[in-house]
Amino acid sequence: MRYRKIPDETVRRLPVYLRCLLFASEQGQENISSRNLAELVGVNSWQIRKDFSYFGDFGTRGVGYNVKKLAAQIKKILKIAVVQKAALVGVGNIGSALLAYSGFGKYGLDIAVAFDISPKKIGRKVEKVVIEDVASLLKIKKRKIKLGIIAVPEQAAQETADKLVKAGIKGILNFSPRYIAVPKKVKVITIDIAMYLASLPYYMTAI
Amino acid sequence: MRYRKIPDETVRRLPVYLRCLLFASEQGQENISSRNLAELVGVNSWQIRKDFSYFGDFGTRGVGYNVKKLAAQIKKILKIAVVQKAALVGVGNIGSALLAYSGFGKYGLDIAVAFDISPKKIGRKVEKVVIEDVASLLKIKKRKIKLGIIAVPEQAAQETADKLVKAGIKGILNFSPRYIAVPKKVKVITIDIAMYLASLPYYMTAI
DNA sequence: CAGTGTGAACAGTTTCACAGCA
DNA sequence: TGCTGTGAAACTGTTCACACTG
Repeated sequence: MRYRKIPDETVRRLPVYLRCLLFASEQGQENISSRNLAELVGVNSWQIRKDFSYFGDFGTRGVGYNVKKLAAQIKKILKIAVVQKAALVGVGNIGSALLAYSGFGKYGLDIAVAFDISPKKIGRKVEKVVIEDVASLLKIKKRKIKLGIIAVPEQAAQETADKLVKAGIKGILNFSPRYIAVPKKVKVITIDIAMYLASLPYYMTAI
Repeated sequence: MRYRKIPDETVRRLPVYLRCLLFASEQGQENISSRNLAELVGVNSWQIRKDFSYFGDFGTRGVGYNVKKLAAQIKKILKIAVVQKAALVGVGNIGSALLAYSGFGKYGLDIAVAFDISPKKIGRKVEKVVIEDVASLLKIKKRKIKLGIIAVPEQAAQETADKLVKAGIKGILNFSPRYIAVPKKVKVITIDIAMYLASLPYYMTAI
């Protein structure tokens, strides 16, 4: 197949594969078959082989995939082989939880700066990061930070997005329950937590 | 078209539509056109008309949709017209943030009970909910709670899922970065926060 | 011979264009 | 005239079966 456009769905699954590969690696596994990985991930083995086929020949027939090589390859594709720094805006409940969350490291992600508007919070240290005044957000331009996380109240979401774009951010993870408009070259992923919970009842069997 | 199977993607979008309709309603809007709603949501107008067409005739040609009626209809379809109670397991950083999060109410969702394993936390009151011992999880069966939220460390995720299933839960929102295996009749949605952030760099333009 | 890589068939989703109704 | 509702076309993603290889 070698070199077609990579489906979005495949890209979405790559971090999941990566997570499971790192897990397998921790367990001391050196090689892993598509079927083996499939169990860990919760998809079919052919889905996995198809997904990997978009990038070239990763595996060895009869053996499987080399866990470490594959993990490194996926990191490279996702552009997280070198640590990506992120700026957090809004250190409320969700923001604080994100700062305390230890799961970013293994994906090569690091929340390097945090901003808030409340004078009460500015200057405080939360998990190795000192909260700064949101008025000084533009300084991230100098630090070449390309990832932004929005965890402010929804009324302030669009305004915060505008500021982040002005500061040179290229990707935004939005935790506010609002659609935010940005220039085409900026990628936004919105996680509306309540929304996910809201779609569950539909799928729940009656009995 | 009237009565085919509703696409999963449409179901996924319904809570987003609902959110925007409630917003429009707050603003005092009585009717809304598909184009109008499309702007609020961030999709195309024909997508919206198509989605609604799966359920019957909601709109009035030349006028648009009645905001309140449509919102009520969507709630009914999603089975959140009557308040759905949820049980939270794990009151750490993420769990606490969820308890404090005010966004559930408008979707007819309510975190009615919370459990933790730490004796330090048991008995404490967080946002109107008293944290209970996870050993007594089974009591939710009597209270007919059908929704579970997993916010425990990943090593305990599967075990927690098993307990929730045993307690009669029908839908699980999983915040741990692990695939969890459950009987087919139970629906699981996994939100691995770091994962979403990890897929952003791939889409970020180089310049 | 176990396990990858992939064309082809299939399934699901989005886009389009326009008929039809208030 | 303005906006909905929808079949048909285009597109995207998944499943399958199997040729091929270490």
